[in-house]
Order: sequence, then structure tokens, then C-alpha cells
Amino acid sequence: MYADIILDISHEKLDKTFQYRIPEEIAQKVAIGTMVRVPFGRGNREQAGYVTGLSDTPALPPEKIKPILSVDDGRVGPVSRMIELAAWLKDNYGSTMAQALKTVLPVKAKVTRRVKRTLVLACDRETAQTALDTFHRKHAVARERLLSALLSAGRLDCALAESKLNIQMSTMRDLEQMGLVDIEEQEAYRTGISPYKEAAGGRLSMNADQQRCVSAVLSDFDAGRTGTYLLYGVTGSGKTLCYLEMAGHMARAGRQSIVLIPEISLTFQTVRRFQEYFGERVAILHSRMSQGERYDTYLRAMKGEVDVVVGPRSALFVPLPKVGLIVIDEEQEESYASEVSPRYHARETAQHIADTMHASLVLGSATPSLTSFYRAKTGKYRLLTLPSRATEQTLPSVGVADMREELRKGNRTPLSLELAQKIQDRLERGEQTMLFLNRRGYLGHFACYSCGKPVKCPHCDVAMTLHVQGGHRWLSCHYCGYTSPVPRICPACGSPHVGGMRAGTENIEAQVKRIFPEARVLRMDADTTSGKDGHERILSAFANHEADILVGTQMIVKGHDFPDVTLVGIVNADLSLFAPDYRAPERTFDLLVQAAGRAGRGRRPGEVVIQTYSPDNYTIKAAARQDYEAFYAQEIAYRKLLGYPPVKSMLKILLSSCDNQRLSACAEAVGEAVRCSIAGKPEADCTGPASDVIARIKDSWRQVICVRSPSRSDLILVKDLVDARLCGDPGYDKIFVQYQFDD
DNA sequence: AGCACGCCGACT
DNA sequence: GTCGGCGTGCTC
Repeated sequence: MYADIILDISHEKLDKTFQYRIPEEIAQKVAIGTMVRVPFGRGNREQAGYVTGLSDTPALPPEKIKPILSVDDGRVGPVSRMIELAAWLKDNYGSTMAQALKTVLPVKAKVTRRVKRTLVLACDRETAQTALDTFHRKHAVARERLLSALLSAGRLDCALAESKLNIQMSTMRDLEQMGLVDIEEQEAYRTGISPYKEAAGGRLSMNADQQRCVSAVLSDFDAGRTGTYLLYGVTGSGKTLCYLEMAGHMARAGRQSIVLIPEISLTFQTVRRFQEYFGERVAILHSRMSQGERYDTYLRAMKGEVDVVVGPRSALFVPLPKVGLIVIDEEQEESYASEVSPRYHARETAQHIADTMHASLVLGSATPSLTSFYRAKTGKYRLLTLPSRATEQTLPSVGVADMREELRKGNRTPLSLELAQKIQDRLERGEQTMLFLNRRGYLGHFACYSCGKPVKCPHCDVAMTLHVQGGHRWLSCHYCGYTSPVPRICPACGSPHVGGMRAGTENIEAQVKRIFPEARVLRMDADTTSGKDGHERILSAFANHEADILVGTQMIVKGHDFPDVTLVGIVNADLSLFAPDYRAPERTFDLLVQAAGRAGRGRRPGEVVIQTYSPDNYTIKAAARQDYEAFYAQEIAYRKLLGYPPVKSMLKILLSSCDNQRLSACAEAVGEAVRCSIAGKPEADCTGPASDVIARIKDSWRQVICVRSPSRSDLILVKDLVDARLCGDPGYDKIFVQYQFDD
């Protein structure tokens, strides 16, 4: 048997695995994650490492493979846990072990040297003096220089000797070999994590609802029962306070907490509250952190200096010794799903960690994902509700503007008369307006201007997308590959006003400026925020009232409070509602509620106008009433009917290649293999291969195969089967595969 | 990272 | 011949 081992050295060039032979007598103790000692390099230096994989075939000439020396079978440390977690990610989401390890151990990159070495004399002065004379006679100037410096100073920093005395590391090793000096090694941690001020600690004052929810979780935990809880609470009901109290309780019990938040830069308020409560025992993780800072956080966590970690989904991989609680705030957020391989979901990964660590998992949201609410309803999660607002803030009033009506009235601007009138009011009163345009779903969106309906695939019931290539135009479904010619008239109402919807933020900005020449307009989208802190610049300019109207994509609706905003306009809700994805209504509902939440954060009540061509759609209607449960009831019925998650699990197999012909052949073969494997299961089905929504990215063609089954483990089997199929065939070597699981 | 090896130049 | 200084390349 052989083991793949990653060495416990921080350097890019060693950031890969090495194969070692497992001696029979320790084979029992070797598993993925085990810490071992191995000989490494020419001198067979003894080096610590971790087992990341096992195999029974040598990957290179067996005579080059050295044996493992011994197993460190002490208690399982946090790093072992992380390597086991990497293996879990690999098995459950489909990726290489290397990718999984990179996800879990991002510190294995360039890190400044952390070993401090000091030279000390290892012999008496006479021996040293004799040696010095010999060196002088033999004209060994480097050795002479080093030894005489050491004789006068007593001890010498190696780094100093290297730079000031111009002595090579090999010269020092030579003297060590001769028994003249000793080299003492010592870990040198970077200090200087600036501690936040004193921890406030102590008791928090909670209202009755908050107390009920917190004690439900904590009394279970204290009784040795851990579980998963959905904390369903309207905006402003004080979920963060609950998290603080729970994490505080865990800290007192000697357990650590992980708190995931969607976009750290935009939820500064949350971070601040944790810092105020936990002082320097909270670690904050964010995407703009340097390698060094990240590394320090990991070290602090491993040494038990941290009670709470706050950060994005990657905070799950901080090697805490004894996790007791994981919180996922705004659990419906898309940023909890990784978009690169392994495409893990923070919710499931947190569940796995919680299960293995005997920790509790708390999911918080005002508009839970359909998956989580479904699980709460079916008893898999325990539902905890915060029904009322902790602060006195009135809900904004929401109006729906029927854009079909506007067209009939001859209004061809993107703003309805109602919205335009309200903007005019705000301008006169010196208040601010946000115009929100969801550009996601813009690409290829094709619909009727009269009735608002997109053309849907007759097989999958998702909107078909418009493709334009070489003067040809056609509609296509990217789930099943069904194509149809572009209709001249709307198949639903017969109107000739059908076409691709064209509306970008730039266009809206121009139109708004034309309608309100006196208004100061700011635009925020991917183009205007390209700079280092483009986000912050625009948002703070708007917060400082340097503009009257802010036009932007979804990045303006998350987080940030603007007290002077009393009007929010959603320019075209249909763009996301009819995006070519079965989750489009769910996302739209969430976005509309969040966007509405931006209005009236101050004392003045807010107003919201949702513009749509489909005012009768249940998503729009429920969003206008801010009625989550009504939306849930409708949407889950629809998912049940069509067998979409969370009722069934779904696996998307994404194949890509520069060679389109080979790709097609491969996709057909994979589709065939998948269909074969699910043949005996009537509950399971497979669609595709079909072109992805974006059929080609950077000259790489993309095809998708969708598999659905009530059993998640069956889908993992399908994944393994496809992996085996692709890996064995040399004809498929230029084909890349990615897996994406939707619960 | 850590270490060995090989090459060139300087000096004995 | 011997040693120092420096660049290169490999580690299962």
C-alpha cells in the first residue's frame, strides 16, 4: 500500500503530494488525515506530513519510493480534521484532491519564512580557537569570519550572519557538521494582530422571542443534543443578538463558534458587534486579507486563542480545535455556494462539520431558501421564529406598476408614470431614490412586451434563451437542449411586440438623466466599481447625499443602510423572474424583499415601486405583500410538480472543451452512460446534453447534462461513474468536467 | 524550504 | 588543489 502525503512545509513548490510506502506494521494506523513522519530530500531529513490519499499502485518506479517512518497517533489535530474535510469535499462534490486541499488549506502558498535560527558555539573556546587557526591557515575566510564573530558575540542570528557577514547557509551547516556550532531553530510567529478594544462580554438583554429561540438551541446543546435550526425572523428582529448570545455561551463552555456572513465588506455592522462583544478573541476573515494575515488567523485559531470566527464561506475551514456552533446568516444567499471546483455549498458542508464535531448548526434568514424552509417544514430542521421587529420601523408600502399598461398609454421610457412621479416628489423634498436593475438574466432574455411572458421550453418550463450567432437567431432551452425558431408573434397572446429585452444600467442612467435633467445621478455596476474600493467610494458618496438617485445592479440592495432613501424602484422585475433557471422565482422574491428593505431605513416611511410586465405573477404579488409563506406555498407546489429541488436532488454535469466536436461526442456518451445507470429508477431522470446558458466562454464550449433523483447518494454514484468513464478513455483527455449539486 | 551539486574564479 | 560564491534543480 502507498500513501499520498502532503508535507507540512509552507512553500508553493512543495504544495503537492509525494507518495510513500506504508510499512505493514503501521498500516492499521494510516488513514486520510493521519499525521506521519517521513524522510525527505537527499539528506532524508525527517519531516512531518499528512496523509491525503491511499492507493495500491505506485505512481513512479517503486525503488524511488521511501517508506513512512512513523505515525503520530496522538489526538487528531485540527489540521488532520481539515484534510479529512478535503476528502469529504472531493467525494461529495467531485474535484481532485489537490483542488479540495487548496480550498481547505489556502495557507499552503507563499508565506514569509517563519523559522528563526540562531547559531551558538557547540564546543569549548580552545577547540574553537584551534579550528579558527586551521581555517586561517587554509584560507577558509568564510568559516574564519563566522567563527570569530561567534567567539566574540556568543550567539548569532543566522539571518544576520547571512546578510551582514555574507555567510552561506551551507557554510553554517558545514560548521555544524564539524561539531563546532549548534543551530537552534525556533518558530517565529508574526505578531501584531491589533487587538480590538476590551471585550464587553457579559449578558445581553434580549426580548422574549429572542430568549425563546436562544434557549431552544442552548438547552438542547447543554443536554447533549445537537441539531440544525432554522431561525426565521423578519428583518430587524434581532437575529445578530441571538448569534452573539449563543456564541458567548459556547465560549463559556470551551467551544468555538463559526459565524458565516454573506459579504463581509457590506456587513461591517455585524462584524463590529462581534468585535465589541468578544474583543480580541474574535477573528475576522475576509477576501481582501493577505496571505500572512490569513495564516496568522489560522495559527491563532489552532492555538485556541479564538472563540469566534466571523467570515464568508471559507471561514468553515479555519482549524478550530473544538467547534460547538456554526451560524449561517442570510442562509439563502447565493454566495454560500462555491462557483469553482469543488463546488461545495456552505450549508451542507457546515452540516457535515457539525455532525462530525457534535456541534449545533443555526441557519438564519428573513427569506429562507426554499430548501431550508422545506426541511424545517418536514421536520429535518427545527424551526425557530422571530415574528416581530425589535426596532420600531414601519414596513415600506409596496406598489406594482404594470408596464404593459404603460406601453398601451404610449410611454416608451423604462420608468412608469407612477415611478417617475414619485421620483419627482423625492427630488422636490430633497430625499433620495434607488433604482434597482437586476441585470442577471438579461443575457438572452426574450419576452413579449404586451403580456410580459417569456417563451418557455415545453419540456422544462424554464424560459428559453435567445442565441445570436453569425446572423442566425434561435431560442434554446439549456436544460434539455430543445430549440425553436424565434417567434414573430407572442405564442401566449398573439401580440407582435416580442423581442429581446435590452436594458442595462448605463441605458437606465441615461434615460433618468434625460427625464430629470436637474437630478444628480450615480451609477453602480461592475463597470463603475472596478477600482480597488470602487464599491465604498460610490456608496459613501451616495450616503453623503452627493447624489439624488443611485442606479445599480443587485450589489446596491445588500446590506448598507441609507437613512435618506425613501423610494426604491425595481426597474424590471421580470429580468430575474424569467431568468433561465428553475430558482428564478426564489431569487426574485428574495431580491425584491431585500430591495424593498432599503426603503425607509430612517424615520420617514419608505415606498417601493416594482415595475413588471407580469403583475399577476404569484412571486410579484407575494413580494409586494412581503409575504414569504404565501410565496413558499406556491413555489414548493410548483417544485413538487416538476420534481425540482428540494423535492428531488439535482446534479448538473458541466462538460467543457475547446474542441466542440469531441465535446459533443463525449457529452452524448456521458448522457448515454448516465441514462443507463438510472434506468431501473423511475423516480430519477436525465436531460441533455444541451448547450449551457453561455454556450462558449473564452473559446471553450460548454455542454450541460442534468440528472435528478430523490436520492442524493444515487447522484454521487452517477458522478463517480462519469468520473470513471472520462478518466479511462484517452479520447476525452481534453474534456473538462465539473459537477454542481443542487439539493 | 533546504540542500546538494556543479561551475568559475581566486588564492595557495 | 582548495575554498568561496553563486546559480540551478530536485525532493516520493
